[in-house]
Amino acid sequence: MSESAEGLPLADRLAREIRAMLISGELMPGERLSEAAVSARFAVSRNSLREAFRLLTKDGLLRHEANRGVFVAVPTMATIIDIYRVRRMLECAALRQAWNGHPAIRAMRAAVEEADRARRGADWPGIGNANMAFHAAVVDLADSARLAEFYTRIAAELRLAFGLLHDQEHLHAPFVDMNASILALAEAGHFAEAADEMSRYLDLSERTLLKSLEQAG
Amino acid sequence: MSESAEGLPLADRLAREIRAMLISGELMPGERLSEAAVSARFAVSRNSLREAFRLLTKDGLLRHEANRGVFVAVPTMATIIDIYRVRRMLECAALRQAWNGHPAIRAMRAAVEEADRARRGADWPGIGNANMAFHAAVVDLADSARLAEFYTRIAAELRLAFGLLHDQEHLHAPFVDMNASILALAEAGHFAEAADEMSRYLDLSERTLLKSLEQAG
DNA sequence: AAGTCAAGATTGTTCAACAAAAATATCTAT
DNA sequence: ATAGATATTTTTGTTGAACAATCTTGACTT
Repeated sequence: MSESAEGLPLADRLAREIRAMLISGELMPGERLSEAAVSARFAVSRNSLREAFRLLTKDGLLRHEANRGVFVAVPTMATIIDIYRVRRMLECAALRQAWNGHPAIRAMRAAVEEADRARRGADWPGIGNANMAFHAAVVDLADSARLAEFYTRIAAELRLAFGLLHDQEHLHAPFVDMNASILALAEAGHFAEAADEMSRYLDLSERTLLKSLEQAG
Repeated sequence: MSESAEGLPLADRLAREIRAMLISGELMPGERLSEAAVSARFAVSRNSLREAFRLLTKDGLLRHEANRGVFVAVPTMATIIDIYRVRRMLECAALRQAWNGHPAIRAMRAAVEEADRARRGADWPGIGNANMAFHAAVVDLADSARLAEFYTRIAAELRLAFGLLHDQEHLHAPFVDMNASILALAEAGHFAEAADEMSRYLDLSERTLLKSLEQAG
């Protein structure tokens, strides 16, 4: 399904693979990525790898220290707070100016159903993915390619923060129902109320995450 | 004043220089950037230049075609519309949730005064710069590093679009007064009204730009 | 004028090299 | 033994050259 990597420049493919490893927790925050080691791991040249590193650094997923190398970024409380500030602005505004029958609403519904399925199957990563898909779909309501791309960058950074947590299993599950209620409001055309509900969702989610992070830190 | 380029990686410095050339119109939309020519021009290796190209491509300022090279991005009507959609969301929301005495308001005032000075001196590029500074300051009201960085990327893309225009001299001048009135409302603590005024500003600015682009196209 | 095919030029990627900086190990002197 | 100074090793930063793959150009044919 995700064989869409052919023809792209090597640096892009590399960045994609490393990004997946960062999001999945295979690479831990703070970890150092040696050019020699990683380029050997992927069987590519150091030069190509450096191009990929630049991309990921620009995404905020890696951190570049001069003459010392690149490290997996370490999200802090400030990071989380900033990300949620962005989410509040983007997601609430997107909902508030949405219109009836927008294609993104179908995507929202699909994500909610997928999350429900995953929850019934106790598939925690599946819930996380579906949750992310739901909120990306919300941003798509704004009909802006640049906004959507920006949001995926932010979402990746957020998922990196999840890597800091010990048991993130039950972190998404309680929110499936809130997503469903946001969806219901949107489908009924009550976009202002949907935005308000989203605001509550984000407050709650942020607080939960910050608390988990504090305990894990 | 802008000697802040020491110590940074070469690719970053290169990207910054090329970005400046793109914004200043020294490089025109559609133009092809040959790796050999540009790397010779800056006296750097092709490898380093390619890193810089990747950065700028990610910023939307360059366009990468496989096996064909990189070109200066060509903004279209769709680009403008998307950028203004982003601006409306960011700038209006930032104003609406601003608070009295926010440091960014001082920056807004400084930009307005600078624009006024530039207009009196018939310094058109100066007006453009001050105008950009004003709107960046508005976004700073949101207190989000990620949002601010995103906005500078969008602003750079917008300035690239100005490059398509023949006489952009009088494009910013009429808006100096609107900025001043937005500032006045913000300083008086009337943030909702300021946001509404900003919305009108953006509508007008977008329409003006689209029309100019149509005539120049 | 349209199509074919052989140069010619450009990108994509790798490798090897070396200077500069940082990390690590070694050696004092107290 | 410990703190500090020095030498050694490892890494990053950057370059130049090389070569395959691909695109462009231009000559040649029909």
